[in-house]
Amino acid sequence: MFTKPDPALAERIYIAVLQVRVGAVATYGEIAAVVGGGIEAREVGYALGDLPATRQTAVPWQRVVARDGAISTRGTSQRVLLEGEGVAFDETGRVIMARHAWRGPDSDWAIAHGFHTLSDKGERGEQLLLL
DNA sequence: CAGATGACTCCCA
DNA sequence: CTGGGAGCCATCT
Repeated sequence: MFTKPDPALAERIYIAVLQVRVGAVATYGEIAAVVGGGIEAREVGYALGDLPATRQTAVPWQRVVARDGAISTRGTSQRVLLEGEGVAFDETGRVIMARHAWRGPDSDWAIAHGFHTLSDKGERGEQLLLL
């Protein structure tokens, strides 16, 4: 499924995004994995696209980027916001993921709120260890 | 009612 | 490294 998620699911997605700390960036797929429920990266993208303007300052949507660190949103403000948080970009305009990759939500928090951790699914676990 | 259209990712040329 | 197509579906012209 990769359509506009229902309100309840979108809410979980926003909550997951809130776990990404300043200076780190998560991918759409990682957020989808943390939220669980079999959702895919695109649903995360749609949910963020639906984020009301009134909540854009409360939800750090700018910390969610494409798998390769590229920013595919329409506006160019995302990069500016990230740079303001100390996130570095390479010559091709992509976030240096090796340096800013999100490590996933706090394990205790995830368990307490019914979310998954990135290591749960074994996604990118090996790469993260290289940090 | 048919066709276009996505804040994605993977795979192959 | 860049480019295009598939996957898969609710919504909006």
